[in-house]
Amino acid sequence: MTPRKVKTKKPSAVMGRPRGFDRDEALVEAMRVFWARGYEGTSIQDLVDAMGVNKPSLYSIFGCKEELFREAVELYDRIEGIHTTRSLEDAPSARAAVEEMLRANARAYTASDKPRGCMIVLSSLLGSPENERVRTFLAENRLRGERALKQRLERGILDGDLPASAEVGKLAAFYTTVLEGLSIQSRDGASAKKLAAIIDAAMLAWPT
Amino acid sequence: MTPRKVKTKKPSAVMGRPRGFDRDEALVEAMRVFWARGYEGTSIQDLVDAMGVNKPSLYSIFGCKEELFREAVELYDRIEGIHTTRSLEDAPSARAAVEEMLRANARAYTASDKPRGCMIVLSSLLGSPENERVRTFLAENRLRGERALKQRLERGILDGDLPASAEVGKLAAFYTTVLEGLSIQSRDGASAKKLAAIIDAAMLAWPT
DNA sequence: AGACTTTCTTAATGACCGGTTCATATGTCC
DNA sequence: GGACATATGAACCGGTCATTAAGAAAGTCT
Repeated sequence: MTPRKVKTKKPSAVMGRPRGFDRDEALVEAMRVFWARGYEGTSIQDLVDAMGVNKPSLYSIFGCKEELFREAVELYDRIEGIHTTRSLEDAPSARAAVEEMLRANARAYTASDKPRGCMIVLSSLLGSPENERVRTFLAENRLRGERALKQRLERGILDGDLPASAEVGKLAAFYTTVLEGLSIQSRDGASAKKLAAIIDAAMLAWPT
Repeated sequence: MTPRKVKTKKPSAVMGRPRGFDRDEALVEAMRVFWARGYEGTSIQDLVDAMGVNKPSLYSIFGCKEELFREAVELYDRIEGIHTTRSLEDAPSARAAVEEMLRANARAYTASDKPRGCMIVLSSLLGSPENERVRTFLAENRLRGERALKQRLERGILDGDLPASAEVGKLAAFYTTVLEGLSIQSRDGASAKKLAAIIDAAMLAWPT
């Protein structure tokens, strides 16, 4: 019963026909398409064209459309989310953290070489019921961002640069709302200058 | 050549088989479906099911999908936009106008008998290139809202309840951004209480 | 060289897309 | 009772959707 030699099916990266594309580069292109057109607005054919990957390879390597999208969102988090992460971590005070987070994102939202606005905010807000899971996936991501912001504010209280009476949950919700609104303003053609003015106004709400 | 009697083709509303539905009621249902699922997320079949109208009638009466959507948006403007319009018109000061506009919309966004958030903000932000016109149609609507808000602020200066030094364009952009962000917060499950807290914070940015 | 492994091309799947055709049903007018 | 006008139901149009099956191509292994 036990065969003499069992071929362990460990997939070899060196044998077989070499693939004609780089996985990481292809994923970057997928991210950009999803970012520009949204989840439901992007067809597999759009992805095939942009990624330079044929359809069967796309499916064998990335699974289905939804899995590819989730990977694209994770990549987006790593590449673009760094602005937020670094601002929150590096700033010397809670106030500076929030302001720099907003300004760094506003700069990214209006960069000329990228789709406008935030992929996580824009790429699937409404849609058909069969894609509900994708929307909740993104919503959870947004809520995580709001929690991270709240935690940074709590640190501000501990550090003594934010009054202990400050309502951190309220503040986190407000600045998250502003950040999300900035994505829509970006989509509507707002200039970097206009976004900066909006942030100016938003910072006036900081507790004294 | 000239016939004795030329039948003038004025379509009669009384002759022929009477339609089995009310046009206005059907349009309300179409609005709700587009509001809940967005433009691209709504199929003609979804509309047929919700409106109680068969497909040929839908096309003969409302044109194509895009025309129906535009009519649905106009209806939304009349039904739901009234909150904004009335707040801006009736409030005794610019500040009260902005605050009441935000609070009225926040109430509407979290009403249990309606889809959450604003149809004009949410129903088509990203999508395939062929529906670009729909997105610009909505973007123009949003920009009109921001202009209307700016005009109300200018009136506040004339009325003397807003300092002449106030930057009305900046303020209008800021409060529009907050309003748009509230739609996303609503979609993410924010309670009426949470939206109210966000508005509390936003009003702290009012110029003194 | 030939066995083996992986990716490639090609084409197909069944379901659904927005939109239309056409015969039939249901009403008013003369 | 027709003739006429409008609405309805069902079936259909070409096209696209996401996904996959089958076999040819292009490498490394022994």
